[in-house]
Amino acid sequence: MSHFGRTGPPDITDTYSLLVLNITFRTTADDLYPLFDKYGKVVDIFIPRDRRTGESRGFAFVRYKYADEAQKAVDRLDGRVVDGREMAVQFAKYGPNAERIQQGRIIEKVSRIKGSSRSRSPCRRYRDDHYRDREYRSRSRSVDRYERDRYKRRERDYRRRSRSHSLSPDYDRGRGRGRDTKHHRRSPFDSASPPRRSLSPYRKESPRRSLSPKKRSPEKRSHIERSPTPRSRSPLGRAMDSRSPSPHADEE
DNA sequence: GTTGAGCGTT
Repeated sequence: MSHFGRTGPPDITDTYSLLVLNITFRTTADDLYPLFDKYGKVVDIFIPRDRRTGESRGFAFVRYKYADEAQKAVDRLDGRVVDGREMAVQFAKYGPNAERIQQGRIIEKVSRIKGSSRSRSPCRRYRDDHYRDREYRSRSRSVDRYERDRYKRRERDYRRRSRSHSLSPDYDRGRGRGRDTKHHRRSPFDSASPPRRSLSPYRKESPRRSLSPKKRSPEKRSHIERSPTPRSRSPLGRAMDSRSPSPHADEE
């Protein structure tokens, strides 16, 4: 996605990946490109996003073609304030497939040997949450907070997704926004250029019209609500629809 | 609209 219009990793054979942390959730590859490109040949910029919500996770990967340029970028851009936050630039420790890399360069190809790719926990980000209760209970406080925070985020995402059956409206909306980058691109990385800041009046309005429920004055509303049907106030009282469980509510 | 430790995609 965050490539030159292509999908998937382009060529990580002789590239040096930098891990950019502490960037804002609105920062895109287009924002980072001009900064990193000044210090060397940037091959690719990838910002991991949430698969459910599509939002940025707050960090990015910048691939350089040469190590010296990557090192220079780390030295110059580490601590640089972008969008109000200090981003931390450092060499990546792991590759796309959890391979061990040195100075951003992959020195160990993904070995299919079982036991070899032990490294960190497998799929710890996608593990289910049913068995985590007893797990995090035995954790220390610091870790507990750490785990809880992570779960809080995931819970939020999962909850929104669990509401829908198959097609979530928000998911469709997120994708629709990303596909809007067909008019023009300002950088080789046309990844996701959402008009976050320069929001022109061309913004699409939501299906829900600006219908304020409190638009009507209390008097009018009372009047309308009181006589939706002329026969509602029949002297018998029983003639009313069975929607009024409490007859005294009419007196108010 | 929010959040803030961390290591990545067709």
